[in-house]
Amino acid sequence: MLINPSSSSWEQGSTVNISARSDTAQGKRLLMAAALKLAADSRSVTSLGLRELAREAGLNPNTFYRHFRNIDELGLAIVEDVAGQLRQPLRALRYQAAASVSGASEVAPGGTLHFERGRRVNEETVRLFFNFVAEHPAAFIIGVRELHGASPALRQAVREVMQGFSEDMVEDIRKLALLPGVDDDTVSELAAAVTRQMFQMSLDYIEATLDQREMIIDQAARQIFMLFTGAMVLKGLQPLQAMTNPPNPRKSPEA
Amino acid sequence: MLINPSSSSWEQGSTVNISARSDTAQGKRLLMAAALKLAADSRSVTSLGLRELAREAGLNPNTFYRHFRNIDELGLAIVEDVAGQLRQPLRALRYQAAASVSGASEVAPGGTLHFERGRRVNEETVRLFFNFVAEHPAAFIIGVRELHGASPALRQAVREVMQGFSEDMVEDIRKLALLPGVDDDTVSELAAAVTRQMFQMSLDYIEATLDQREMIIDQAARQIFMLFTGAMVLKGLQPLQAMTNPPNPRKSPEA
DNA sequence: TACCAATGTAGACGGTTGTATACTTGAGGG
DNA sequence: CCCTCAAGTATACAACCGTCTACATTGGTA
Repeated sequence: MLINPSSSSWEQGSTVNISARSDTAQGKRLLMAAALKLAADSRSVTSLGLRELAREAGLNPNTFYRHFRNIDELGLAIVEDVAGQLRQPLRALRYQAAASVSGASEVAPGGTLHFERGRRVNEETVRLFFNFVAEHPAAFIIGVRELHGASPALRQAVREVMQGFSEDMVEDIRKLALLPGVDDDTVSELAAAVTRQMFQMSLDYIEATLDQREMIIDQAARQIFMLFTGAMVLKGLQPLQAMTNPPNPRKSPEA
Repeated sequence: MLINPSSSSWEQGSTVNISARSDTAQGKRLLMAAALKLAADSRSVTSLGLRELAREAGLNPNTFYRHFRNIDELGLAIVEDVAGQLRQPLRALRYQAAASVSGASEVAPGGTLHFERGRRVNEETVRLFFNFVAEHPAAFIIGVRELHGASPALRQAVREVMQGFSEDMVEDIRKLALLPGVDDDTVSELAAAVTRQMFQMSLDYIEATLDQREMIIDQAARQIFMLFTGAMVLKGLQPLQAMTNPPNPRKSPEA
């Protein structure tokens, strides 16, 4: 009904459309696309009206029943469809980041190579991720929204999708050797936490202005890097005794 | 309408009621309580029907207009009220945790005192926090839900509340010396991240079974501790060179 | 005592919703 | 060629919704 004041720019541009596979009836696709649009910039999927959907899709209200039983079923179809479209591109981001960094890291072949490489791969991945978010706002908006939404079925579905993303991340972290010496369980735990955090921050990113966005990228990269650093430190316990006495008069060689 | 399979135990027990302040009209309180109940175990606040609210509260539908203009206004009142009830108890948790740990830490006055104390304060705080969550499920359910919900006004309100909690946390971290040597900006950033993460996990905790809950506590405490450890390590840069060459043949004195 | 503002109730309105039943269309296969 | 089935349409109905206007009850207060 009324236009809210925060309608800066992101509400119109839903670049993610429903997959135009030829074996899916067009009415079904139209309804899913309508739901994606309405849910992204107004309410939650569960609260969408059946007739409202049909109106937006330009169809007769009863056409809905030809393809779905509930609105939940519509929501599940959307989540499944969108997740299928996002999964591989999200993996590709990490390899792209790793490639771009390892290409540039030849300038510093010193002792702190692994450390600095990890930091830069991390930051570049975060930057690419948020770029990706900005190109597919609707997908992330409804994903995060339904993750905590009212429908248990949708919650579960989104949770499973995010777990899939997290497992991809675990595999990539191992293949790219971003967390050397950290056991698999801990890596899984970290990936799940990072996935959650990134999805949550993606909403902030979408709503943010251009300069705020740069801050969000920095902040996210820093947090993830702190988390990874902590994990590595707590595995190899060497530096422990160096940090347990913080007011240490003997300064490190940096000073 | 239909009972979802995940209706294990949490849906009935909304221990958080609306503050029974004598200067608030009872109709207003009844409506807020009804909204809290309905929103916690079925839909989002924004999608609540005006008549539905009145029915649940046992009032005439028009009574709503005596106290609120929109449903959003109702939601804002609830968020404000609940936040006011939670703020001080949440702070008290940390001091309670610190007291219980420092009382027990006299047995180990060795060199790794700060480190171990921080770990135990952290874990105890997390445990008390989740206990608190389990006692006030409705508050956290609607908090997290509306944080990503469809209403911009409610999103903003919840965001501000969480920022308040985060600022409390910063102050307590400083007073309890849980992150020695870390600058204020970084502490703020960490507190915001931890607050987000804890709120998000609170929903998992509420829905979890008893043994799953223990796992969630461990996991949350571990993640926060990794984050804090990483922050401290990246400040005092001493242990850096010890971890940048992970496949180091020269073992540290622990082996 | 008379007024007044706050609170709650009663009834009615036009519009929207979900859903059931019945009809039309078009493409494919025997 | 006809039969069938999937996809989409038309109409209708009962229930519910938000909101308007008008009225009743209270407690304080001038």
